[in-house]
Amino acid sequence: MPHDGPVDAVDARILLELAEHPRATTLAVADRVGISRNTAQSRLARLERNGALESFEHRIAPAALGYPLTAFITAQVTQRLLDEVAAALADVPEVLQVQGISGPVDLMIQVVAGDADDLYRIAGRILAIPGVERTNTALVMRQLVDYRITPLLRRALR
Amino acid sequence: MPHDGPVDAVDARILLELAEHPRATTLAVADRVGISRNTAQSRLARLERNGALESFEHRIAPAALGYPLTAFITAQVTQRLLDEVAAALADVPEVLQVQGISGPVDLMIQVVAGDADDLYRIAGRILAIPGVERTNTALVMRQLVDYRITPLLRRALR
DNA sequence: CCGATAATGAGCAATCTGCTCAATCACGGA
DNA sequence: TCCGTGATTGAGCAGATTGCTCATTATCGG
Repeated sequence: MPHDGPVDAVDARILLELAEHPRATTLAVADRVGISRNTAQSRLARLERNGALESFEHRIAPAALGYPLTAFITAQVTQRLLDEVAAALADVPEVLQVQGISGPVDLMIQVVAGDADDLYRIAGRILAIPGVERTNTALVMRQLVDYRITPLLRRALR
Repeated sequence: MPHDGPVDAVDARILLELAEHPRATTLAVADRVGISRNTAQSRLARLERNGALESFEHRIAPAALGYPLTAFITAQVTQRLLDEVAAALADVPEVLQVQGISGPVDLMIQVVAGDADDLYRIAGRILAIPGVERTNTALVMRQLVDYRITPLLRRALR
């Protein structure tokens, strides 16, 4: 059972409104939620201060940049060299995100590539990083559920 | 070698500007890139039409909602039931994203949870979905490289 | 019952947006 | 070389939004 976060029901409604209508102005959100503009403004400011809302970010589709392929590369690394490996991974432009995970595999690396050869090259480059012992590449074939946060927000309203 | 996407160098500079300064106005972007406001406006409109730029979205931190834990759950499913499984996963609020991947495991499921017990419960719920044969949960311990797109944009400038 | 905090309504200057229009520029085909 | 299409530019304008301040009112806990 998730403990209450620092957001209350009103905050959740604000966030839900923003999640569903990203271009909505502060005024529109205030109207929709049923609070005054000033309240909406101060709450939004607080949410940003808290880090709950990362102002707005512009999500850019890698496919539009010429990288239609996405893959998860898991890697086993020499634990002692974890930070060095992370730094080396950060130098690979096609690496979008790296997470340290529990279990037999140490790293979850999200990469994009222009085509299969490109992906093979990138996987090779990662494997060549000192400290990387083994890698395993899983190509993303299909988005079955697109990234979303609204179900969590809806639940916070109850 | 990635083939050229539908974005040219100017588009890339616009996107880079937006990625680095998400709150920048159209005017500010135009100035920074060195193009007129009209050009910036029409290019931005085109990028949105193309789907390269998803207008703006508000990224909300699950941790602020009371879900500090993130995990990757991989699952093997009965291939024939893939769509049904996906639909069932979409009904789980804590499931943020589901991708069909190549390899011995069929699904990559990103979930968030309030605590370890919560995660255990969610994993159980997923395993109980008809068609899900096996699951494996990997807890995200640390963000080593935060999601980013700027390196790809910088490369597109050359 | 009182006090601190939050919410509200009002107002204001500055800015941004969406849109239109006409002129100029760049580039490839005839 | 000339022409035409599409992109770019500068200008302008009405309307909306933003960030901010102020005073007043509500709300909730001690």
